[in-house]
Amino acid sequence: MYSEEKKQYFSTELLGWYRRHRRDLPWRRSNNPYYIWISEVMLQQTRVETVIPYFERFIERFPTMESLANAPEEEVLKLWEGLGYYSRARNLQGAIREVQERYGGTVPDTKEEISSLKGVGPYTSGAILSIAYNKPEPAVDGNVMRVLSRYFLIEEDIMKNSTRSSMEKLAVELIPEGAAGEFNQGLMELGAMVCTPRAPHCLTCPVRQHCSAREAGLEEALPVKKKAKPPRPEYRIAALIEGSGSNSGKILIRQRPQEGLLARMWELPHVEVPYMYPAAPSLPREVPEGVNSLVDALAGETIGFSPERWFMQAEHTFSHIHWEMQVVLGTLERPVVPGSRDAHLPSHYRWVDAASMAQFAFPNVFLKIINRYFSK
DNA sequence: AAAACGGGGCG
DNA sequence: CGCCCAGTTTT
Repeated sequence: MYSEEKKQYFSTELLGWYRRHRRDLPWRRSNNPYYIWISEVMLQQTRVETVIPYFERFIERFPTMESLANAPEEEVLKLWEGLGYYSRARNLQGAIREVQERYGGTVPDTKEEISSLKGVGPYTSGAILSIAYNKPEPAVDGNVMRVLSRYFLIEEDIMKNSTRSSMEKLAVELIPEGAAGEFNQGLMELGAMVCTPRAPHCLTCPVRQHCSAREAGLEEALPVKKKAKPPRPEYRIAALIEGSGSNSGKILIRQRPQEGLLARMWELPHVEVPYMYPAAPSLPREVPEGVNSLVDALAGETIGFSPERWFMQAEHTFSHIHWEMQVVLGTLERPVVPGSRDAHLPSHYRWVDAASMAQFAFPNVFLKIINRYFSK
């Protein structure tokens, strides 16, 4: 397919460049498969700079696979709070538990075994095998596909599985003897630092002399990637319910369902509405029209919500959904009498203050709202 | 093959 | 504000 000379040049130059320019990252200080694994999962769809503090906190709290396996899931989620894609955290812990039980506490070193673990796909398995065990397996992520598509002028849509598959085949052929881990990291490092999505730094690129996209002036046009569909809008109204009596200074939160979006995380009680009600910018702030559906929904959970005033508007974009949310401040209709506290509260509800928030993992959108409330 | 699944940084 | 990111699982 491609000439041996073109491939040989690429491998040699890239490996040399990586050895000179590699960043000193926390997970590059050992080849501990467990640490490599954590870093690779955190790095899925997430930038290095974002991951660093999370990684440090995570291995400090869970230095061994045993410590992670034995931890309560809520604590793992709390340490993951803000990183997103929370199924990564749940899958990681589940997979570590399986390693404890099925593999005697040793991360397996074969493609088949490691790929069978939850949350470990083609990229992560290759990354762990090459970086931790120096096995000549491909680790093809977005960076690698960008680099290869440019250097070899590959114009296939990188969103297609067939494209990733053919790039894995190519990537294996490029791995220098005995240097799989360094080479794969070098490939990703080049994509992150030099062969960037926009305005690539071709002048400092170690392989620019034989880069086909550069020769053709197509480096900015590659890789070819089909556009994703825009996120669909969703409109929601949330309740910021202030406690009274023994719950004075606290607000009411609830846990999300076991499955689906943001599974088992905590949130403000809220409801989806068919369209966005006006924020009522007049003074004083009026309660958004249609807040009745929120009151009705909460009544269905035995929560008597008495709305008082508009609090704020919040927006949040997921990869596939755009939330527009109005937050309404209010109280419980029937103040809870001391002694029978929480008697009518469903089990997935809790009263929290600023301090006890730390025990619950929230998606960022709710964290922002609640933090603003408590800092007022 | 397409959709679900978070969040942040950058030009 | 659009684009992109060290992807995997489910449908």
